[in-house]
Amino acid sequence: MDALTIHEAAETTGWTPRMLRYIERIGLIEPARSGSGYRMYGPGELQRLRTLRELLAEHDLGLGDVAFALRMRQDGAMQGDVDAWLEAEPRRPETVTAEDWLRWEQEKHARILEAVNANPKMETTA
Amino acid sequence: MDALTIHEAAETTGWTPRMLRYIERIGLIEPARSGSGYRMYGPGELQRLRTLRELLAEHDLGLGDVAFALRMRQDGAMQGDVDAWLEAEPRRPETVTAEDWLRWEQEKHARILEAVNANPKMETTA
DNA sequence: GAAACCTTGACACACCTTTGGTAAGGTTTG
DNA sequence: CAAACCTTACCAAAGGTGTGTCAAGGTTTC
Repeated sequence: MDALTIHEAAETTGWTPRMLRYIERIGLIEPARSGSGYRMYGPGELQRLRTLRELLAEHDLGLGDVAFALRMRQDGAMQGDVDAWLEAEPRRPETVTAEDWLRWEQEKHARILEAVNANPKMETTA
Repeated sequence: MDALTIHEAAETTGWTPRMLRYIERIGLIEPARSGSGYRMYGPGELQRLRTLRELLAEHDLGLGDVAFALRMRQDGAMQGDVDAWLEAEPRRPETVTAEDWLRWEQEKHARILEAVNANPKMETTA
């Protein structure tokens, strides 16, 4: 079988066992558990741990930042409220209709897609 | 004219002058300045300051969280990288095509619109 | 059954964030 | 021109984050 224990996973990903437990606690990567409670890191988790390090380094983020982004994604109401508040900021055409706004939001995805394609890290846990 | 000084703005929004300067420093609300450098808070800023307090209280957020969300919105590359990393998490149909992903992302906007409509706070700085 | 793992929980420490206060100096206004 | 504002720049304290280490105890394996 191809699942590593916490020390082995730490070894191959550059984290410490301590940090792997911390990363789990804040909800970012939750490995499966063996019958007796041992954490089992599969290839998917290992890959995610490595890309997580790249992500943090590349944009100077903290684990808490990524955890917050995750929380936003999981709480649609919060996501909506935060987006609505931020939306009101930039100088944009005066009266913004809901349609304008939705179109503007959707255009964002072209930008995201572009960023993702320029960045062939997206492995989607084979 | 209808622009308040920092103490007056603090008074009517429930923040302290100290916090208004802090909120400005982290990039959330940057009032205009008078010729001699005094901060001038207009009706738009006052409204945003009030809704900001609601936003934080409602979802138990910190100012840093909102500042991070703003940073994501302004840095498309970072937004894309973070989204791509988070995207790989949930158990979703195996091989995800770019089209699947884009469709799934766009459906998110239905949820956001819903949240916004259920929440008539969106004044978009008249 | 002993060695070498794993678990959770606690204490600890360095750093950053958030918030207040205060000081030295410019501006506005009665 | 003095009172009452404003500005920036510090010092400080309370709390949160990221990380290490240790202890008490369960599991695996030889």
